[in-house]
Amino acid sequence: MSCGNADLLVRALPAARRTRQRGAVLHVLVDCSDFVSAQQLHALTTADGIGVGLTTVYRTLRELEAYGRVDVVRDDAGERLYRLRPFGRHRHYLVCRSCGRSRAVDAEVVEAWVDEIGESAGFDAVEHTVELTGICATCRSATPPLAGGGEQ
Amino acid sequence: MSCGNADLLVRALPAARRTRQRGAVLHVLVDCSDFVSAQQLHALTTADGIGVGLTTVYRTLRELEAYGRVDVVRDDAGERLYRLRPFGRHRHYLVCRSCGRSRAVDAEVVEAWVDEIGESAGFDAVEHTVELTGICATCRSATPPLAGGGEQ
DNA sequence: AATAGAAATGGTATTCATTTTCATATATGG
DNA sequence: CCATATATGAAAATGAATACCATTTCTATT
Ligand SMILES: [Mn+2]
Ligand SMILES: [Mn+2]
Ligand SMILES: [Zn+2]
Ligand SMILES: [Zn+2]
Repeated sequence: MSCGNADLLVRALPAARRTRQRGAVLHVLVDCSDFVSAQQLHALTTADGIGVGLTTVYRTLRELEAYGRVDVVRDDAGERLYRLRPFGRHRHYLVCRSCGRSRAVDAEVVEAWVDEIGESAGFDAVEHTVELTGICATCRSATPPLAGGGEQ
Repeated sequence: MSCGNADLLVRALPAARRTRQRGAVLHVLVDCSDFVSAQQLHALTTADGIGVGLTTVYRTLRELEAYGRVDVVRDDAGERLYRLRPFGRHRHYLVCRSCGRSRAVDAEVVEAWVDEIGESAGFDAVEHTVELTGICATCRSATPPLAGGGEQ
């Protein structure tokens, strides 16, 4: 799906060169509607026949992150998951802990709150992480309730 | 500082037994005004002469987390940092990326936002992570500006 | 097209937080 | 004191992320 899309992204990176590998990572990333890990991307490019070294996958992701082209979250195990950032501005997501599907949420309220907090505390260069997880309606109706719990 | 405080916490945990080790971890934790890692806690108990196994440190922290007695953030490297939760209800923090000092911030706005998002999306058991980092006033005036950047 | 130099690649080794295992120690109720 | 469920911790395993560095590949220039 969408070949020109990945090309645009390659161009958006500061890297001096357009390589087959970087293109492959971006191409796979464009096709992923949800968050994926570096390891998954590595496996996906391999499955596509376009082998890309794990090192390069990490490098490309780090670069994408540094230039604000992806949103990043961490799963329960702490693994980083990446997703292309739709329109320049970053987004926040509500992710289902059961099936992994995510949806972007409107976080204007939070963005404003962050600005105000930073300002009133006299902090510079304030960055923020906001992650929401839950159980989506589909998964709830498909899964028997489990005991325990603890989060307040 | 404050001996009874740690005792109270030991009692608050569901564990069946009060052990020297768990007490030691809690005791050190009470003395930490800022976020600390499991590794640091391990080193601190060792320095205190009360050697506690790394495994036990991790176990105790996991338990504290499960029962909502600590707030958890991740540093840039992804390492988990723990801090005792002041009054039952969890808090969010603004952490200085330079000196590590943190201050709790008022996040009622965000809590309300989270509830609303979860509800309107039809998600159950919504959990959230909100982390703010920046450069505090003290560090700013003490540090020469660095080039680059990227976060938008 | 050939060339040179800079940048990118990727296999391998390494790091390091966290988890698992399991044999041993200990807390606690009776 | 005893029995035993529970807790401990040394050692090994795990696994994501990074460092190293010899080799390959762009790309501007001649
Ligand atoms: Mn935001
Ligand atoms: Mn909150
Ligand atoms: Zn789901
Ligand atoms: Zn500071």
